Amino acid sequence: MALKISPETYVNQIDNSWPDGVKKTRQRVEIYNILSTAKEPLSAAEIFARVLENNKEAGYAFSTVYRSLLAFEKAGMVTKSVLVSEDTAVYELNSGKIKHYAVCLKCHKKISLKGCPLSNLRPVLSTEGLEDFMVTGHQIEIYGYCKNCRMDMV
Amino acid sequence: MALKISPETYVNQIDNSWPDGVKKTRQRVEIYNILSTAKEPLSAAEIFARVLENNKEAGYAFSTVYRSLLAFEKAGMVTKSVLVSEDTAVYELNSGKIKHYAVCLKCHKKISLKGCPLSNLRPVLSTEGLEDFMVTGHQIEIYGYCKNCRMDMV
DNA sequence: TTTTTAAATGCGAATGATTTGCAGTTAAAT
DNA sequence: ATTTAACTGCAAATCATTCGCATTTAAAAA
Repeated sequence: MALKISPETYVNQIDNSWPDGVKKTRQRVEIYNILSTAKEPLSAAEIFARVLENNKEAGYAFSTVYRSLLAFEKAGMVTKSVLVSEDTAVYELNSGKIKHYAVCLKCHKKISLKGCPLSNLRPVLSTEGLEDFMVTGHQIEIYGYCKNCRMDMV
Repeated sequence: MALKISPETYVNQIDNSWPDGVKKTRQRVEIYNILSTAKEPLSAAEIFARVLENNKEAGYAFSTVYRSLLAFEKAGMVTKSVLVSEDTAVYELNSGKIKHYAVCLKCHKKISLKGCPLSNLRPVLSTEGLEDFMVTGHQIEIYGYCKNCRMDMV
């Protein structure tokens, strides 16, 4: 059962990881909290849906979600990625850890891979033409069908 | 200097790799040829631009490019992928070989990786929760800045 | 070769995700 | 408390991609 935490408490909890230069607004704090409790990377639409649940009457703009995510991303607080098997971008808190997923093509469930199969990038980059390429990131995605969906397929 | 080859010759050249069940039209042959001479995977827009160069007056629909690519993809003739660093899908002939790229975030140049760093997928899939996951494919993308763009950055 | 027919095309309109312009708030610096 | 740059809501604009439908065409059948 989930604890009830006041907005003020939330704000305090995230004080440490909130980057300078990003204005801390009610909307952004809420988006941050949604991301921090998410078990999967979320799309802007999924985030907005959760926002609306908490703001049944208050006005709230979809564009604010996008703009906040962009601000978070620029500040290095959030990672955006586009999975092959989906047509929307997903966002997750940049924990510096998990980054890669196995994605079910049917139910779209995302299972995070423990660790990174490319942790030793050097050998990969020995490819000719890549000698002077400055690597800033990489993504690995494995797709197929999860246990449940395999069963559904009969 | 490029050789001049008649359309008829083109058609003959690709007779072997053209899959059954895919009607061979002037438009599709042209798209196929564009893909087969491309050095990078191309977006639908890039393909369409090249089509227009060859068809300065003849009518040609953007949607035909999409529909042809979809038909090719279904027939296993073409591979579609969405790169993290781009917002459009790119297509390439399914040679059964190269599939992974290093992408420059600035000029969008794509450098194909020789071989696949995940050729031994098994160890990766030992992740808990993935035991019963049926893998049908994967994608690896490395991004950063290519030699030229690094220089431009001063 | 002519006929037949399912599949492909052109065209424009529809969709869905994401972005943007602008006028009205608001966080946070003074 | 005042000021101001940054943020928000809202609606309209974009951009990639898909779809409906009437017309055309490749290729199967006669």
